[in-house]
Amino acid sequence: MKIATWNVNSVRVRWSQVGDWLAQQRPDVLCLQELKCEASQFPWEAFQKLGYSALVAGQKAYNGVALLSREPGIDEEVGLGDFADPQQRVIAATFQGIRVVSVYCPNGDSLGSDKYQYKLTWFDALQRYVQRALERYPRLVMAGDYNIAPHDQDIHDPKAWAGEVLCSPPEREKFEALLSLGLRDCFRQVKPWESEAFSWWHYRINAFKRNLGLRIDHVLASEGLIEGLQDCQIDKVPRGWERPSDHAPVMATFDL
DNA sequence: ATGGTTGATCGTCAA
Repeated sequence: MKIATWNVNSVRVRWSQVGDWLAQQRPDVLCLQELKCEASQFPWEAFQKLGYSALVAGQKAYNGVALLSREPGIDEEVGLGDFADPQQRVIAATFQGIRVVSVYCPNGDSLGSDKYQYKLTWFDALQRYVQRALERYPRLVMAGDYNIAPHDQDIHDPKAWAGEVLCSPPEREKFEALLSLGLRDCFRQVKPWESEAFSWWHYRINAFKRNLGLRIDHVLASEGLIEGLQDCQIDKVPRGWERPSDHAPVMATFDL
């Protein structure tokens, strides 16, 4: 089973690229983030033509998450349950007995900002959500844009980035807390020592060509699934396409 | 040099 994630930065701009990538890679489930549109504007037909069903949590202009899948999902749930959030950042459903969650975690803007505080509070709600979800769904994959580079290894220039948003100690503690619930970072599980492996590059300063990036998009899997993990790859190719998303897709392959 | 890019929406906000 292949489960992938991609922050597409507007699904209305990127639907054709997503379609091309789906046709090439044929993941069983693709978690999308930053749709930047309402469900009524979602390009359902483009994915339907490729044999993919969609579950969509959209909103006007910002955020928005979805699950594309070869087989329809069941038991769809939108949001974090006990945390009322007007921003659409979480959608979950079950595929072939695997609970899959697509997450778009807050960016945080800068340390000390209101958005940074919201990010930390939001991660506390995500922590409670995952704790509950694992009780009900021990076979769980949560994939998306976490907006956190977990270790210095995940940053092109750790000294320049030290203490900045996306890698500040409080953010990293929130990420580690999620792992402490029994989730593993699939990429690090497969490639513990690989450096210079990034999933996001700024549009400015020729960041992609110079590989000035961060690894902030992650596929996390519950412990029961890890023994079946075969591979996890960041596909940099779509980031080099014309008018790309600033994020690359990440895909984990499980032998289940 | 407080610059630089992209997207939603149409004056800024968000990333």
